Amino acid sequence: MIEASTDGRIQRGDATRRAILRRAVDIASVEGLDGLSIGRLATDLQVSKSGVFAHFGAKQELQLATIRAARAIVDDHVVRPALEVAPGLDRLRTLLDRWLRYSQDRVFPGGCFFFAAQAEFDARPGPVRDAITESGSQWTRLVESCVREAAQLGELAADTDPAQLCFELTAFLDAANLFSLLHDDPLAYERARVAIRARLRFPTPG
Amino acid sequence: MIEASTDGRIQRGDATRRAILRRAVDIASVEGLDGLSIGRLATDLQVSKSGVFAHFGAKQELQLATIRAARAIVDDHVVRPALEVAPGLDRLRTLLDRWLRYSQDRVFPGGCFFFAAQAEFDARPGPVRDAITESGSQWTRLVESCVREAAQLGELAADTDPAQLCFELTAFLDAANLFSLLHDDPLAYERARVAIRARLRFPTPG
DNA sequence: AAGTTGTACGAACGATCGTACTATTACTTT
DNA sequence: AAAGTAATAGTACGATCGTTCGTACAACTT
Repeated sequence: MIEASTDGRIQRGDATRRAILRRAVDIASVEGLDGLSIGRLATDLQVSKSGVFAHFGAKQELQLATIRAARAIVDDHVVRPALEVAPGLDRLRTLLDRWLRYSQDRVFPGGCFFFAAQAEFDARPGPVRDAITESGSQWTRLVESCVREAAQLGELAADTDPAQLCFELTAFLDAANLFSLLHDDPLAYERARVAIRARLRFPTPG
Repeated sequence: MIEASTDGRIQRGDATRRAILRRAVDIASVEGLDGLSIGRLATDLQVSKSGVFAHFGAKQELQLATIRAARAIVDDHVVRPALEVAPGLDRLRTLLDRWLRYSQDRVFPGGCFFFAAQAEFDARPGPVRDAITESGSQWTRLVESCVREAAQLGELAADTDPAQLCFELTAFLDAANLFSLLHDDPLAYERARVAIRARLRFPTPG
């Protein structure tokens, strides 16, 4: 249990921290987690640079906190709504559709935060990369488990390879996110939906 | 016709420029085109910062030249070999396979240069972004034209939508590139190959 | 009321960034 | 041999980076 603090100082600090992180995730989704700078953050929020810095103690801590803040937002928009649907094909479809809407609605101005972060750190070592890959692994496991449940319920072909299908489905998501951003073309999301629909249609003879 | 210069100064300058750009594409594939810095480049190559700078006159010109250099490398490894194969399914398969090998062989240490660059600039305006999106468009057109040729030759299902299939195929490529980098797992390339094979198999009844 | 704690500020640090100017050196042209 | 040109080096600039430090002030504890 986390008790709500009655200490006005801490409440004020938390509010500031939230404001910083809300701005941080938006900046990072566009400029990258490395492009995110403390001075820029301070200027945007009209506070002092040292004030921002004091909340995290180090640039890397700011980056890690930004990742955690982004995760909370994705959980709100994508994961939790899907988990409210009964396991099976419905949940899987909801999960994928929620992700596409989360990306398309530009919850982050730079599209999916984690796609940007993954692409930025995919070839660099360090704790920031580790935090990003861990988030990626959890997302993959979630999608794969939804596929597996749907298959076990007989809502997908019996010979379905969950890991393979998961790879293909998430490939469509990321491709739609990237293409729509690069070419400012929402048609990419329609392409992803078409591809997903075809891939999740139970193969009927004839 | 471009005449080979006999001016030793210019030849030396060209050699230096090539060395700079070869290092630049490698750095940029890992750290990003923005992470690429003139000072870092000079230190790595053991030349003066102003010497590097003089070759380009501005950071942005260095970035644009780096993009052109990367294109030449991709053309060598992927595009040209595929265009040597007769149009149709063979050419399409060659193109996709060459791309997967180019990514997997880490021709650039950070995987596909253009995937990294696209993800970095997909939400930022400017000439660098424009150059990257243009390269992306040309790649898409190439893949799509190969699909279209294969379809017209009757090597793909008659109801094939070239743009849609192109979207799905390139989605598999990018996903393999990203996943293999993030999790240091070559299995991603196998998944992409499986997905591509299934997608390019002419649907036979039964 | 006195003392403690937590937030935020302002100034300054060394490092690095991109860029601008001025040699210096090597080669070509006349 | 002299003049000219191109590549590279050297130095310095203003800006920004992450970080440190001392301080002011508000809020809580005793």
